[in-house]
Order: sequence, then C-alpha cells, then structure tokens
Amino acid sequence: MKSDFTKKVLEVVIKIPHGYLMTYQQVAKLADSPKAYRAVGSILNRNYRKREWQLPIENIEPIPCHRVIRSDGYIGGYAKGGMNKARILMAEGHVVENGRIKMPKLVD
DNA sequence: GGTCTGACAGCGT
DNA sequence: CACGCTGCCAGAC
Repeated sequence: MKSDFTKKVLEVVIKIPHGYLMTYQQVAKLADSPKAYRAVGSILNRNYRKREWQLPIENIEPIPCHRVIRSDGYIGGYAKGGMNKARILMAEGHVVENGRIKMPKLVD
C-alpha cells in the first residue's frame, strides 16, 4: 500500500470528469501537497507502467492520466508517447496543437 | 537508509 | 520571446 498521498492522487485523477482536464499542480493541491506536482507525475508514471495498462484508447478509463496536463497548457509527457496522449485528448474533445492544449477546460 | 530520478513549475538570462 | 537552471516532493533503486 502506497502512502496516502499516492492514493489521494489516484483518487483525484479518477474523479476528473470526461472532457475536462486538470494540471499536475491542481492534482497535487487536492492531494494535500500543492508543491508535490513532480511527485504526482512520478506516481502516475509508475502506476501506469506497473499496471501495464496498454489498453486501446476506447478502454482507457480506470485512471485517465491523459487528462492531467501541465499548467502551461502543454500535454507534457506520457509513458506511452506524447503523440498517443495528444490523440487521446483530442478524442476527449480537446483541441491539441503542437503538443499543446489550446483551450484547457480545467475542472476548477 | 542514503541517493537518484521524474509525466513539473517558476524565475532568470 | 526562447532557452536554461534551480527548487520542490514523494517514489523507486
């Protein structure tokens, strides 16, 4: 069992509504560690790779890591390739241009 | 247990 | 305006 922080992070990410986005900073904040945005990315990356969730885009739902972007509006990185992430985000109804979200609809 | 890493963010040059 | 360096926190080795 990971620390509460990890659990909280995953919980927050899961709660991101379909079609909305959330920055690493926001996630970290909701996880009670506003400055742990780096840890957030690390956690999601590990988790993703560990679970080996290499499922088709249609089946990606459990932990929508792709809905977590940078505060700059850029997609950032992705365990399976930023290009794939961009495709997913576009499938979610977002406008991606040059690896960046044009109109990020943050949850709040 | 100490040290390095990382899907970031902010400020300086 | 674009590029680079430093700081942060928690996890993994």
